[in-house]
Amino acid sequence: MDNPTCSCFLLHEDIVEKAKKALPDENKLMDLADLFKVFGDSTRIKILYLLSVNEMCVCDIANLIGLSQSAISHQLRVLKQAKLVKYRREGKVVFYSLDDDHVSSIIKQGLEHINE
Amino acid sequence: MDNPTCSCFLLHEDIVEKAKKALPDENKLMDLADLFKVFGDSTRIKILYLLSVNEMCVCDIANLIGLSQSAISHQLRVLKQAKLVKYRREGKVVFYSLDDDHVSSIIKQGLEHINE
DNA sequence: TTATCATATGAACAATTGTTCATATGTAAT
DNA sequence: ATTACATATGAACAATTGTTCATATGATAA
Repeated sequence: MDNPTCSCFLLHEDIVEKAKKALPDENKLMDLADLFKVFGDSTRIKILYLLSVNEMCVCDIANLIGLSQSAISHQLRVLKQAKLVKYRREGKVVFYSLDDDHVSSIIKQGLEHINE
Repeated sequence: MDNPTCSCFLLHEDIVEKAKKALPDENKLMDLADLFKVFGDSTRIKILYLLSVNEMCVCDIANLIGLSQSAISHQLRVLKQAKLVKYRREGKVVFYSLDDDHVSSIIKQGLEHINE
């Protein structure tokens, strides 16, 4: 009840205590938000969706999505850092694919929400 | 193979065709990205997590998270627009709660990815 | 009515982000 | 070696976003 950070006062201490205990620690919540941030861009969602169909090279992805090779490469970097995609090199061509089974199921859950 | 949008050429037409057919239309992908964008902020994730434990008033949320009432109110607006939370009024106090079963499962999937 | 409390909203500002452009790196073929 | 092609990277810029501050709205009690 002391030091309310907002202009109002703590009203329901029991509920607040219970919720405070259930809340994961700051770092984990940050990581979680960062993960969803990666899904929260239409270019990256498109890339992930495409890769859920087939592994694919940078060039094909760029042509399918209609953005520059550079833009796609930058985004693949983000996806790689989030451990959502992996890649393999074959000569000059680099093939990307999903690195994780969760990717598809997260997208699927999201679509279910969209479709009411 | 015509009109490559990037500097390189379409290499794998069969795969590209297959993926193009599987890809949902532009608007749906936009909505999907917008949905995840809402999850992609630590303040909003915290709010959603708290509400998965209990319905809660704006004031309690603000105090638990340690941000101003205004900041929380702005974010609740975003969550409301995304149909992720609903509210009920009781006198001067407004209680928010999750509007959708998917919210918890999306968060759960995300956490599973985080935990490797 | 007036005062008070909980919440909502608008403007403003700093910080973050996604793209393009130019260029670098890496690989293979000539 | 040199050329060509696929991909990666850095700088720059416009656009978006999250917070604060100030203020408005809505509800209850005095």
